[in-house]
Amino acid sequence: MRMSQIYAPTLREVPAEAEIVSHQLMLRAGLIHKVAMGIYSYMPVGWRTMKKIMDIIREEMDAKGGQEMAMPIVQPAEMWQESGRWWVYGKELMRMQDRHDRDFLLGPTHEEVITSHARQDIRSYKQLPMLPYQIQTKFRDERRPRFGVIRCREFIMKDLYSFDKDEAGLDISYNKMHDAYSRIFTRCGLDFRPVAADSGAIGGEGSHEFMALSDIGESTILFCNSCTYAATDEIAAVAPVPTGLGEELRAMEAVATPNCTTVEDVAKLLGVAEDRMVKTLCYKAIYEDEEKFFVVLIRGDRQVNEIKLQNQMDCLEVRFATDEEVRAHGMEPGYCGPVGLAEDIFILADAEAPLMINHECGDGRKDYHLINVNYSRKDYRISKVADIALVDKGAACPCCGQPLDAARGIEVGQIFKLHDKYSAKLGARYVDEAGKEHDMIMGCYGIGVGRTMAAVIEQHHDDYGIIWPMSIAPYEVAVVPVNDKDEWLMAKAEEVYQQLLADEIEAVLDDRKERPGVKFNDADLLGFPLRVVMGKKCKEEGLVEIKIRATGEVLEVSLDQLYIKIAELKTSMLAEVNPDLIK
RNA sequence: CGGGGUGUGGCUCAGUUUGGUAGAGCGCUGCGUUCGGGACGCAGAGGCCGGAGGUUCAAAUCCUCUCACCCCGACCA
Repeated sequence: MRMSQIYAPTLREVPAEAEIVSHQLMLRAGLIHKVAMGIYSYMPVGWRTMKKIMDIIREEMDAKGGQEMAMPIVQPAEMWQESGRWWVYGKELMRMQDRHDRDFLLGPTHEEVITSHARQDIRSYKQLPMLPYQIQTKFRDERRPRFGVIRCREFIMKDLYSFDKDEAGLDISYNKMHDAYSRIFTRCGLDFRPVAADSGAIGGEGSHEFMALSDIGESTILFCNSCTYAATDEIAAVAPVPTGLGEELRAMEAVATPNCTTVEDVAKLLGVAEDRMVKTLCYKAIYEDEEKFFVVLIRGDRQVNEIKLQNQMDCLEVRFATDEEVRAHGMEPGYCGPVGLAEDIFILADAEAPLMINHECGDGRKDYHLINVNYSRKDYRISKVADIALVDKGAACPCCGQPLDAARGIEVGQIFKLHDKYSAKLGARYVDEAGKEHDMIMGCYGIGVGRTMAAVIEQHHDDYGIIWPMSIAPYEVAVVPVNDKDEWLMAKAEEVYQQLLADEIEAVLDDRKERPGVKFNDADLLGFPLRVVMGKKCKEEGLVEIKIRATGEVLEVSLDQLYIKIAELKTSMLAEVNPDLIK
């Protein structure tokens, strides 16, 4: 490709809408254009990188027995009604009607479609396992799209679905995908970590997220440097550290705490440490057709993890109860406590709370709190004990007890064990060796392709622009003749360019009538891994420069050696991200 | 969905308080001088100021309504 013709509208200034580096650079380098909120076009240069990422994904999926197919973006409502998600997916599901007023939707994911195919086409255990996948556009009507292509409404996702006979088969498929994902993100040059994750709206038990480490990431992950434990903050387990152990149980008493409605206020007034307090929070658990009031007990200095709450209550969503709802259950907002609560109120306690000795808590009455409260003495009742706390950096690792470390991550992929969640609802069954019918056991596995590209930029850039890994660079080499008035030099550059193409090197020739600085800056912005600079020395001594974008290193080579050197560099730079050579 | 903010040439923004014939820089076109890290000069093109109503002799500017986009939060891949 010639730079004079390339469709890459580079910008000198940063568009006002872009907040994070990858978004800014993608816009400045002309890789994407925004069409509407959260909806983007991939421009030719950006699309080259997208295609390279998709090709890597295809190779690794195919290597594990995956079979590529293509499912429709527009899907009929009926199959979503069968799975039940038509009613629970919420506003993110883009619904629409055709001319006959029939309900359709834009696919945010494809479990329903693939499962409905499987129930027709897969009858026998002999056909299993089956691993169909596609790379295709998804639509999720996000509340707040942001960060450019990282959190957008229309996006390209690779989604593979595994169908197995049984749990053992699912484990094998799941592990295959875990391995494939590690290889894919390695080949893309990402610094990433697989972490245990919540399975969210898609459902099922058992899930890992693949996190590209980055400070702008929207997820927090916790990991142990002493063992292999790693999880998102949504599910990371908290080892209980009760306080007051060994103390004698003291008599419970009420103390006046006027106008103290927060843990902080009460701690200050009574001179009690926050970790000696139990806070009582009132929630509503929201189910498909009802709401349930419940109470949460947790150590005063801890935060509640609402994802864990949802999982414990097995509900769609939780929300704070309103002041009226709290009063309706006999408590004063700001002074809630578990002692003497009505029998019909569900009390969910964090694992730590019932172990604490002589703790403080709300009295239930306005302007009073209780001190020296003890569950071990049956001062109050608990319906269920579970880990519902939010983990912080430094908390004890649930595996080995060492302090956990925290980092931010961009979720570039997630793998789920779905078990029979969809096959049971949609009736996808097969017949086993004994002629007996079973539900197929499923898994689903997604990669955000655009998000992967943005994450790579987020990890590989400098003040001048993008630094593409060789494996996914839109072009591998830029040939830059320094003086466009020198006909000999321009002809020589053309010759070099043609030879590189003949050697199957993806090259661009900067044949523009621009000053060298402009060419250098654009090459840096677009992030070509290698740059061949041809100047005075080329004409006089037959020498050209190869500059390595990532390191800034400059090699001076003769024209004869150029092609060999470029081939060598390409090979070694690909080796840097080759999973077979790294370990 | 709550809170805040912004809409003026392709991009970044000034002008709005205090109404009076639409500006700058970058980019774009042409000519010339330059030519190893975003050059300079000269000459140009390009905007009914997001949209609709209203007030006024007069509206980018004031009022009302609307739309779009951005940020923070609640939520989700």
